[in-house]
Amino acid sequence: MTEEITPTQTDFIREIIDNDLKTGKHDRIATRFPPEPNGYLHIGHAKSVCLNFGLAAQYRGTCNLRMDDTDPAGESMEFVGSIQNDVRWLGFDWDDRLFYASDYFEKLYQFAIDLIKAGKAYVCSLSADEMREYRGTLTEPGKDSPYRGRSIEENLDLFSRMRAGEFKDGEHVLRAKIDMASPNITMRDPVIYRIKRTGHYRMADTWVIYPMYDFAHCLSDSIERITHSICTLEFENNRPLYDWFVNELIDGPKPRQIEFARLNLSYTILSKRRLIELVENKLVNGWDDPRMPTVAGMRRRGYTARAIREFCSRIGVAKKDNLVDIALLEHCVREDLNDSAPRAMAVLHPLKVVIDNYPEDRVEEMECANHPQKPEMGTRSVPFSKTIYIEKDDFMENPPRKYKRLGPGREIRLRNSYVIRFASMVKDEATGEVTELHCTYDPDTKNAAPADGRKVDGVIHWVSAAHAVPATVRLYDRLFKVADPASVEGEMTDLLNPGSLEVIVNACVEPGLGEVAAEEKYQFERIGYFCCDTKDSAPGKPVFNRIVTLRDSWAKIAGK
RNA sequence: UGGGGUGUCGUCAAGCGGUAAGACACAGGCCUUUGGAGCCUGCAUUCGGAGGUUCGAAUCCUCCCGCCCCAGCCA
Repeated sequence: MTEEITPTQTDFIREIIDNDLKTGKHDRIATRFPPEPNGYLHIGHAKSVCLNFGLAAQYRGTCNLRMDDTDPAGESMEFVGSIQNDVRWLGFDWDDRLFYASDYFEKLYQFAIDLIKAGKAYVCSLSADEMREYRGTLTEPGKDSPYRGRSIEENLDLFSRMRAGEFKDGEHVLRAKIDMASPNITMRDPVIYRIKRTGHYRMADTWVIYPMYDFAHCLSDSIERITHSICTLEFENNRPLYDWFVNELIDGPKPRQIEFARLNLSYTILSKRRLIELVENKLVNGWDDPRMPTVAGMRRRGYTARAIREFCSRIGVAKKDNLVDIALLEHCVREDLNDSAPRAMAVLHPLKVVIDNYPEDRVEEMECANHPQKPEMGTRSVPFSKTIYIEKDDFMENPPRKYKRLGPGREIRLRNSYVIRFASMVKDEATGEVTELHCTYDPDTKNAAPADGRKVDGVIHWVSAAHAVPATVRLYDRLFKVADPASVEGEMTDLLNPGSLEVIVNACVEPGLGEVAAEEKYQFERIGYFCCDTKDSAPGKPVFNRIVTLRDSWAKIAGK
């Protein structure tokens, strides 16, 4: 497992860690993955999960799972559960180190008091609007709050009364006393506590004041004795503040913040705000809708954890803004599935084929390898009879030169079965559409090459008409944006285009697929990879989701 | 016009003064019971630009340019 999840290449973070180990700054490595439980994890989070847990595994250190739940709005136990579930599914284990920032509220409160006593924090009674004005702009310095000079005693009194609930939301805040003229706006007396009467999903109404991210995060890291606190690039401006709190309040070894570039995926929405919007407006069927870029959605869609880990390993870790081609993710999924998915036959758009010289009532059981290169995956038996269905696309009346399938005068192999030769076709008189084919089979070609050495024109899949099981196949694709993700700022409807829509196909599959287990994945020969979606499946009529569809409609729509 | 980052193939990404890895994508070929697969081949005389240092620069210096982040009592 360790080798599997640990990239072999060295990135800048590993260099920092190697150096910290070499110089003796640390003798162990401790990281953490700190999501806020206000939504489901998506592929962007997966990058962070793989990085943090992967680093810990590589250095035989630890990685904590910490809920960064310092803002009660939007947080819930459902999300805590889904996050644990998804991290575990991705293949990582935090042992007994599941923590909550909310469990540190009392400690954090004491740290705030320490800061006040040191004269480094004060209660500010400016309104939000006033505070914004006092903060200055990007190019102009801010000015001191009129409350900046309050005595330590008064601050202590006010802060304890804030906690006691004596004030309304927004009436006061606690601020760090740093430098209102700092060119780094983050350092201009940042708010560290605010009054918020939204009940907390775990702490109920125990607290009415909540610490801000900048205050809580670095101190939570310190409490957990994290050595390397890895976060995304947008927190670079916050690092001086991270260090400021740690230096003011923590003795001994100090955690170090390291930033890396978050993942951007082509045609994919990875903004939590947007995803929440999609779910709340019911534009999708929940966080685990297979069209969603969430871990849960991808899982239901049939992606494997291994493929996602491989993807995260291949994209690398750097500080440059990036836009990774979704084709790489899909490649990783296909690569894993090609290796692991059992093969099965299905026909999405059936074309009836009658084998004229095959006995009327005969049924043969064809032994089919479940995997062409893995005999250990066993075989299955698939019934073959006089009337079969093949995929419409596998026949062309006037095929081009390179078409490797059936056509007039052609001979192809039915996969796992006989070689058949075209005899005649039946057309709908009105539309001219071919509705039925007649062929003849060569009895000597069952799992054997033609004796005379002639080459066939291709290999196609099939199902016996009398034995096939009806199935629902959903061809819908992942949610995606037509435009470059970085530039999409339009209405939500812009995010949903025809490629995102669900297309239901009433297909037929080989009988063995009538009852398939949860989340099983198959390669339907010549059609692609499908995952049985047990959430909507009924026994006897499975529902399959298409797994990788780079070449489907959306790609055309997107102009690829 | 403040501060913090970052610029190497279409997209990620190695490279850390000795003469541009790899992957995806793409193109061509082979194969025809892994076929939305496999195999083979091709794909940066050049590293945002211009100067400079050096026997030698993507790597060091100078200036310039582009892009991203920061003015939530969000994280």
